[in-house]
Amino acid sequence: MTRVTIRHVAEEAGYSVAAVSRYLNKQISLPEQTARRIEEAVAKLDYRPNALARRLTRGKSETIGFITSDIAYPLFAAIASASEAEAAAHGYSLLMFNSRNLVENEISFLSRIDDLQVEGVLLMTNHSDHGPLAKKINQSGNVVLIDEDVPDADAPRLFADNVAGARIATEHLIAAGHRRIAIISGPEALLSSTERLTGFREAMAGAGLPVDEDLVLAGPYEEITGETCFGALMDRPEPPTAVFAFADMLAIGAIKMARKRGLRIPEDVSLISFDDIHHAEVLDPPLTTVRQSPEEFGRRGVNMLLELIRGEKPQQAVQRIGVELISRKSVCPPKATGGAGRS
Amino acid sequence: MTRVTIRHVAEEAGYSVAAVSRYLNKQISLPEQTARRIEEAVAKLDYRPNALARRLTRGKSETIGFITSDIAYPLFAAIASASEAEAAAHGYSLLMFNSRNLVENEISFLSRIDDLQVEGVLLMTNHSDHGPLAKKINQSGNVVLIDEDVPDADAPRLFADNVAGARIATEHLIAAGHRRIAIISGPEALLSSTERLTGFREAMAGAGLPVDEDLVLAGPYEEITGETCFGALMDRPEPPTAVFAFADMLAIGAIKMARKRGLRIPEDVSLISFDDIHHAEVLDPPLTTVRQSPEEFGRRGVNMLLELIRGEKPQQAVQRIGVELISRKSVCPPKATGGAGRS
DNA sequence: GCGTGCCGGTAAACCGGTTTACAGTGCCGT
DNA sequence: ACGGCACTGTAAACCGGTTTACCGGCACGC
Repeated sequence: MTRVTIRHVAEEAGYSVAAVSRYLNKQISLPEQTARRIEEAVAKLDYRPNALARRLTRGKSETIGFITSDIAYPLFAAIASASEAEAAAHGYSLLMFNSRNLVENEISFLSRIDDLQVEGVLLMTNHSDHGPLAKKINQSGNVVLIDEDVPDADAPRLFADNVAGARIATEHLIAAGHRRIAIISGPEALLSSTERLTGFREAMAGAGLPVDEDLVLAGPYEEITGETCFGALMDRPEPPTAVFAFADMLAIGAIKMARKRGLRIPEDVSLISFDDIHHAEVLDPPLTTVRQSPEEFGRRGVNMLLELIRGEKPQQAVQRIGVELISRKSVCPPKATGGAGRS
Repeated sequence: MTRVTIRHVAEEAGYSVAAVSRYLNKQISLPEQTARRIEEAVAKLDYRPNALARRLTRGKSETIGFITSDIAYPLFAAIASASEAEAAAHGYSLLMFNSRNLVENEISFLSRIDDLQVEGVLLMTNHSDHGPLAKKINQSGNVVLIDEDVPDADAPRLFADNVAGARIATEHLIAAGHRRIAIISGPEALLSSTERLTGFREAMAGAGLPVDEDLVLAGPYEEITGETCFGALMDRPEPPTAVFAFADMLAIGAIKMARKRGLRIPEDVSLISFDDIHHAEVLDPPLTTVRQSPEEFGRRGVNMLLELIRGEKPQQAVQRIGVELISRKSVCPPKATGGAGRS
């Protein structure tokens, strides 16, 4: 049983290949009888055009790529899901790729734009770049940067409103009465880290509060970073009364460490973070966190990419996604200690 | 700037297109000088073969499809991640698709096997089928069923060892002293549900315990099912002392409802479930659950599919993945109540 | 009666590779 | 000197579509 091609259909219907092709692609309208005979032939033979051949001639693959360090990471999985839905709505497929956070991998996947496997890619990198990635992006085109920046790349960007998010989180802590607030940040060179840090500093400055640089720690966006940093923070001679983790993943690490040490959250230390991954609500304690909508990331991201692919209006360089504080149970006023009375 | 094709390379090197193609594909060995000139031309022009064209002639897309109801679901995201890794190791890409648990969507995606977009697909359905899906699978070929069955489909299968898993979970509860054990199951027609139910019944029978049919509830694998079923269970005149949810997602729903009602887990009711999604450990309480390894699902699943694609040895019809009880904090002995003393 | 334009349809080139069939050259043995 | 073979290499068909250029015929306007 061999594949049925458009030539079989043409023969069956008694018309030329070109007629069938053009009719099927609605590039021409034919008299009723002709149309019917073609339709019948298609139905009879169960003809299904070969997508590969069509793409070759059209030069389009109707597929977009999606790069994350690991799609199993909840926030990324959620964005992937939303992206797939939006892409499908536009007739596009999503080709997914885990970079394991390695530039080489990201670069090699980007080459699939060159050889037409994908028409463009949604790139969520998670490390800093010193040139090669930006260079690759610039020569390949059709990339939109999501969630995290790669400097010098000439591409539209879609980021969360990190500074506003960090500001409201910090203000929330301050309103609860905290003065010694610690930070567990992601990698220092990352946009999310630096922006959230400035949001934090702005809020602190706005309240006339000093920031103790000893209390701002950083590391990769992994659970283990949360664990070790939280441990280190609590070992300080004068530990913080609240910690602001820059990702739920980090907060989860912190929770684990708190548990190991018998520290209660929020009674002993308050904890707030960023992302609002799906299960933040059922953690112990339910996490107070800044939500950045994965649905919006996916939806707007693929639309930006599709516009870029179609060569439409030059994209606004960077777009922002709104953030929202989700207040749950991991923050409460600090315990009254020696330092609490100071005005 | 137009694409550089193999003809440009041939011209630049001063050889024919065929020579270049065959050399590049290692189908022929050429004298050193010729080889070098071809290499140089490739390098100079930065030639990159058009994947679409290659696939068209070869009839292979080096891509496999991955269907789940929603990739944002933690277990599925983990399996997707593992599958992508294994596929990439074999030079394959992963095309992902969310079916939103609709047969029509699954069927339409399976058509991509027919038109050569993908060489095969990993299918994780999550509903029962009454024929059409099985029919489509049979006519398309190259499908492997993962995690959940579709009856009458002629395809290799990879499932967790559901009955063993349910048995050890139940035995764990029994060992802790529980006699009234409730079930929150997935959809009744699903393999995972029926198999886990028989594992449960086996364990109960083995311990000489009766099962109260009033205590076995079922619904879709969604949080809300966990919530409502847990609520209903607790409204029984004689509520269970432990509940066994057939998925972590269901357990999470149960936890939410318990919280709403001021019920403590495990002090008031013990809870055990199935999956061991990534954050089961940091839930409140840390969930005791039966682990089915997503890595193994992904790894073995794509290998089975690849063998099927290559037409290798007829696959063993169904393979099983080992399960393991992960004991955490959601199970403890039942409170001493009126019923507790009965032998 | 003749040019014009539209309608219905076709032949053939094309997309960018792979592969088959074959051709020229040089070296070998005899 | 000649047949045969191995070695390099090429022309052309092919994969399965899309698209361009064009053609015959008929209706229409004048």
